Amino acid sequence: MSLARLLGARLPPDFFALDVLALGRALVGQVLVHASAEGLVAARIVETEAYRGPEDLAAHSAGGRRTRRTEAMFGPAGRVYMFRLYGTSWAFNVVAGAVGEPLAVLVRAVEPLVGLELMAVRRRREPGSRELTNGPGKLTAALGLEGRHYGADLRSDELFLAEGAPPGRGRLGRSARVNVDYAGAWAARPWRFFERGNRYVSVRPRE
DNA sequence: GAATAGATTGTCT
DNA sequence: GACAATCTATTCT
Repeated sequence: MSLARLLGARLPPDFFALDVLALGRALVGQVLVHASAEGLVAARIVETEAYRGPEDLAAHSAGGRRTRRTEAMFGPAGRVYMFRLYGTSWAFNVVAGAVGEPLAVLVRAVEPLVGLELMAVRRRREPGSRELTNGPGKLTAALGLEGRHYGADLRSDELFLAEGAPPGRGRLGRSARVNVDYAGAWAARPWRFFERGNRYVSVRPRE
């Protein structure tokens, strides 16, 4: 079976021209593909969070904060925003909105599809373990995503999104975002999207 | 499965 | 110098 057949068609550029909340929802079920020198890996997105600066106080771009770190959030939709978490992990985000709007969708969990052995080596876990990709820092390690992907175009041959299978009827869940308590009332907004019942979803959601 | 403590480093104030 | 959109191991139920 060809790779294209296995993964589905590549998502078209206009897929990213959605409001950041709609994009957060639409990304659940899509497939992220990374072809690196180490090998090819692909995984289905099962959990996301939308961040909507400048008004969203949970976003790094809150208040329009534009620094070396947040610059990619202000770029065109369909680019990558990478940032470092607590020193040791990377987080992967899909930029949304028009140039100048600091919007992004954080990918919090994925379900491994291709390259389980490589992911297992990178994560030092068993190939069948949910620990492979059930968190934002874990999935970037498993997929080989790092700082060098900052600002990357998601239509490249190395890193792109392919059409996957959306959650079945009634299986798309929403909840508050994780670990953004510092954001006051914004922390309570149901801007986290996930596939109900999927074992790779990270922190157990409270719907 | 759930709760907890400790690790760890680039970025910004 | 403080903080952070977390991870890991450990210690319970």
